[in-house]
Formats: sequence, C-alpha cells, structure tokens
Amino acid sequence: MPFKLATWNINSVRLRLPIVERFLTEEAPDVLCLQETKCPNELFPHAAFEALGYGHVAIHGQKGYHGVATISKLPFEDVVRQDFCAIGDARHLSVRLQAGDRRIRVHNLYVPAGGDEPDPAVNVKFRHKLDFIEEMRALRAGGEPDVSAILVGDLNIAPYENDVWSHRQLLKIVSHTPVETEGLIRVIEEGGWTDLVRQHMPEPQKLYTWWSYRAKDWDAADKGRRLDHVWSSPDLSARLRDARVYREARGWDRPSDHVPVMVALDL
DNA sequence: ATGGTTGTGTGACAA
Repeated sequence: MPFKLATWNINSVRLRLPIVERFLTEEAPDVLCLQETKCPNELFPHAAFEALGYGHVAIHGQKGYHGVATISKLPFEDVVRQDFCAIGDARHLSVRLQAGDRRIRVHNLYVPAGGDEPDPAVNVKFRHKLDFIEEMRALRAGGEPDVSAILVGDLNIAPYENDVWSHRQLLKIVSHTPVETEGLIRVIEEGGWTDLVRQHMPEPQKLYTWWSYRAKDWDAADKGRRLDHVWSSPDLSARLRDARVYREARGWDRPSDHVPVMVALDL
C-alpha cells in the first residue's frame, strides 16, 4: 500500500465538512493537509474526522480568517506552529510522522494571497506576501538529519507558464508576477525541494488547482491557476508513484474554489 | 477596465 498525502484549501472546514468526508471516504489518504479552515481551535470538528479513522489532528486556527489543519491516520511525533512575518496569522503547521521506513516532516502552509495590486510600495498585502516567500527560504528539504520532508499547501503562486490559463495575460496579475514566480522557484531550488506534481505531469501540460468563484461557468471558461503544491525531499521524489489533481471536486455541491491534490509514494 | 462570488459573522474585509 502506498503512502498517500493530500492538500486542499477548503475555504471553511465547517461549511465544507460534507465534501471533505466524501474525499476522505473515496480516496482514503493517510494524511490530509487543509488550508483556510476559518475555524477557531475550540470549534474544530474533531469528531467528524475521528469517525472516519483520522484520530490524529493538529490544528492552527484563528477566528474568521486563514487557519491550517493536518489530519492523519498516523500519529505525530512532533508538532510545530511557525508564526511567519511575526503577525500572528495561522498560516503554518508542521508535523513529523513515521510512514513505512521513513520519518517525514510535513509542512502545511497557507501563503498570503497578496491583494490585487502587485506593487509592494503601495500594497501592504503584496509586501507581506513577498516577505513570507523570503521567510520560506529557511524551510529546507534536508532541514533535519535522517528526516525526509514534504511541503504542501496553498502557496497562492502559479510558478510556471502552464500553471495558468494564459501566461501572457497573467504576468501582471498577483499570483503569476515574475517577482512571485521567481521567488517561489528560488525557495524550491535553494531548499532542495522537488515539485512532485510537475515531476509526474511535466510542462507544457496545463495544470490548475483553483478556479475563481466569480466565473460564470468555471468548467467551460477553464481560467484556472495552479496555486496548490506538493513538494518533497529527493529521497521521496524517487519513490513517487502517482500525483493527481481532483478537478471534479470543483463541481461538487457547495465546492471550495480550490481542489484537492494528492500524491502516492512507495515507502 | 470593470465586475464578477463566497465566507465569516452580521461589518467590513479577505480571497
């Protein structure tokens, strides 16, 4: 049995419980990393996950905005919540677990969206996003001796040309500007990470994980972006068996604007 | 260029 790990920006874990339960039942990942839970810690729906066999849940939530959670069939040896940019946002959570013969650090991240104006001088949200990416450079695939690493999440950046519906038309749109895409690729390269989804489905294949709620017909227009990512250390990328984007989840009842992304590793 | 939708928690803001 492969080790399966998924990431999903759920846009309210409480409102989306029915489709999260559907995904867990149908696909049975060992670990599911959620972003935008929008749920204070004391209101997190633990019982629903426990009932499906996910007895190990680490949360980092806040009221109203942001929030990440890592839901697992496997126990955690360690949980860390990092306060990126020191402003108290719940945007990072990492756990260490044992899968097969590996110990794995799993980072779950929700990178700031960055607002509409891609100019850090006039838009503090964009400044925050660029600062956040800078701080991510400290996350290394080989950060701990004898521990493999996975980094997932809604990184709110589509780094490659075919991660957006039109490279040319999105070059000045936040999520695909050169300062963001180059910054994220530097995090990948300096950190020793491998983009598992692109390893499995290389450019120039178009790949999207997000479609705006604002489009009249998201499926027909298909103006998507690949904002959700799964990276790993090289020892794990050598064990990659499968990577999938669950496009169909965008059409489920009361969907998130993001869909799940899952990898399977032979461990 | 503009406006389009969704969620939290019932306002204004974030995405």
